[in-house]
Amino acid sequence: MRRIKMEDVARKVGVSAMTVSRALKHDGVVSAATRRRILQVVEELGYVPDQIAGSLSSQRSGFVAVLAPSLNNPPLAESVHALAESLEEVGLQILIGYTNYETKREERLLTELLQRRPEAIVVVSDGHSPRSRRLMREAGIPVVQIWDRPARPIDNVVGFSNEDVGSNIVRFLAERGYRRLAYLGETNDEGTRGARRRLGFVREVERLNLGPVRVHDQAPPPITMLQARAALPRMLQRWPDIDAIVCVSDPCAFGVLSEAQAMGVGVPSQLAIVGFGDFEISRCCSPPLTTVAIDSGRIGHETGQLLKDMLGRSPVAMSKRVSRRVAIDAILTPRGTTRS
Amino acid sequence: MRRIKMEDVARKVGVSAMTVSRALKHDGVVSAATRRRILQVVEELGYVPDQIAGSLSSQRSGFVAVLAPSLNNPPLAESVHALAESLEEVGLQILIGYTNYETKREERLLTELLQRRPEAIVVVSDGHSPRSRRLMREAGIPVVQIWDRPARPIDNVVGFSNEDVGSNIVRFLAERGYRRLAYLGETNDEGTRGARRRLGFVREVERLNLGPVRVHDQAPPPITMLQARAALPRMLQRWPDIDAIVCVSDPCAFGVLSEAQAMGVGVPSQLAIVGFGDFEISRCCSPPLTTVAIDSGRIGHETGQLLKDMLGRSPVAMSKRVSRRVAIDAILTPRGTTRS
DNA sequence: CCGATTGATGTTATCGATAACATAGCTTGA
DNA sequence: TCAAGCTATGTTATCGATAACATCAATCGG
Repeated sequence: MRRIKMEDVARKVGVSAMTVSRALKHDGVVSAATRRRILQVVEELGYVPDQIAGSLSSQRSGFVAVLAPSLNNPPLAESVHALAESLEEVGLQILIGYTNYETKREERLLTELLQRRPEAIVVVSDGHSPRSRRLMREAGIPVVQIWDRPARPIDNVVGFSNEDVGSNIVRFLAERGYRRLAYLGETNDEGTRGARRRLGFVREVERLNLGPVRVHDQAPPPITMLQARAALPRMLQRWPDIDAIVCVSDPCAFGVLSEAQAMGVGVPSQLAIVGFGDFEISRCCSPPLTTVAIDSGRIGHETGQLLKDMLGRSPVAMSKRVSRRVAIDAILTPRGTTRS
Repeated sequence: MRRIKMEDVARKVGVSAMTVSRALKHDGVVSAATRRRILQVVEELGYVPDQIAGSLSSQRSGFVAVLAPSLNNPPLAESVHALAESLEEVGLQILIGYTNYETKREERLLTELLQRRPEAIVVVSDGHSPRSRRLMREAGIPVVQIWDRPARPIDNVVGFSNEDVGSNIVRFLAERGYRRLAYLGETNDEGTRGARRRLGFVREVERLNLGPVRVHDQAPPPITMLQARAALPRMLQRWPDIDAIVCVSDPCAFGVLSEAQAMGVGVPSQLAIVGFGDFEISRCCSPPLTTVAIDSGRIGHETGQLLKDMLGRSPVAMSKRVSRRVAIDAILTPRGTTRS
């Protein structure tokens, strides 16, 4: 039993395949009566259009490629979800590649995804190899880096400066009288967003002359709650006098908080803890975590809107196109793990 | 500047396009020397094969469609991630659709995804409309339902019985002397997995004669930690004498735990709490949550393996193919929120 | 009342790769 | 020594839709 194709529908209705094609896209100029008959026959025969053939012919894949380290991170997952919903309105689908924070993998995924002829690339802005950057730049399609605001963007950006986030947290703590700060993050040499927050931390500690830079890299990203728990005793051993720990993420901060409570270290009386991401847990735990809130849904929506604008209009030559930057707020949100 | 195609490469090397095609797939029989020259020219010209054309010709899309409520749920995200990694080995990519727990959306997504001619469908086994079931059955490709073990499966299954999970928790609590149990879950009439755990709960409470059935449906899925916090006082007001709450998920259970601690309700002395999913939080909080551990990575891997088996072999007629069931363990894991 | 315009539909060529078959040169073994 | 088989490559047809152009009838305005 051969698969039904457009021509089968056309024959049964008594029109040409082209008319069926037009009836199935909403833009086609087909008489109401004809369209009705066509849709009915489509239903009867259970016809499913072959978008692969359609894409080849129209030279539009209907895909947007998304590169993310993983979607095990709820805020990231939410951005992608929101992006998918936004793009759905114009019939674009998402093709996800998981980089696992490895630039080598990102390269490989990129070459694979590009074979699908995506109409745009959205990439969570962790480190990119020169080759990846070249691939993206030469792909001839819009690129959007999200969740950071890189100094030398490839094309469009929807995000905030992770480095500034790191610095701002230090200033925030300094203003509240904390003096001996430490950073708990991930081992990584490939330029993740966490690494840039760490950089901001280090720079600001140095700028404010807050003494030695204390950075503890516990494990490769993402740091789990339990890894963070394990880190606290080691950090206290290395630097017994620290009065604040800046964590790479909320789960990490929650791990530190749990361990501190287990060890009888008072939070925030003896130790301040700051997280990042405004994960659900940060509002719900006790005391609630001081953190940095990012509107992850908005990142997805803005990215979707930006792409719809760029892909919708008449084909503007890439060379003439203007890259856009959408600033997303990163709001330092004092809660219970820092004193006022 | 036209995009480079296979024939451009072929011309430059001085062979036919077919030889280039063969050189680019590892299976082709091409002399080592020719292949080397071809790969070099491919690199020089920056040729990127067009998989859309390839798929149309070979009638193999290289896609597996995945339908999930959302990936904001880390265990689900992990299953999908593991599935993607498993399928990557054979060059299959994943096409995700987010149903948001709405069967109507699932239907729509299904019709859209089927136009991409996926080679298989993986679906998180929440409720499916009759139309969805028909679409899947008639698609002529393997279907895998995951994260549950439905009574009337569509085709293959990789999962565990959510209903049994609900029942087992009740028995577990009853054995430990708990008598007045309540269930905290989601408002839903479309047959989610959570609803089936609730069903198992209800059946077992009735079977064991544990008195009135206490079910509190707080909000549409997924229940957030804060919604769960808000639920506890209401539940205690409705049923002041309950001694255990079975929660639809770990985040939900964590919310209840937090609120109980805030209200001064002793856990597990006055109130037992059971979660589901073995989320990271359940190990890290204090006391750690009694929960049901699911090996979500394994679900992804097993699904990948199953699909590789089915898609790899010579084309077996769908009618002759045997549906498979892979059982995944759901391990009730006693921790600190229930007494022994 | 007729040329111009509009609306609905048909025809043909094409998108870029690959399946299937064809071929030419080379080896091999009885 | 030659038929049979093998290796490496070429040729042709095809996958299923859609863009672009063509056509034909109905409508309309002066």
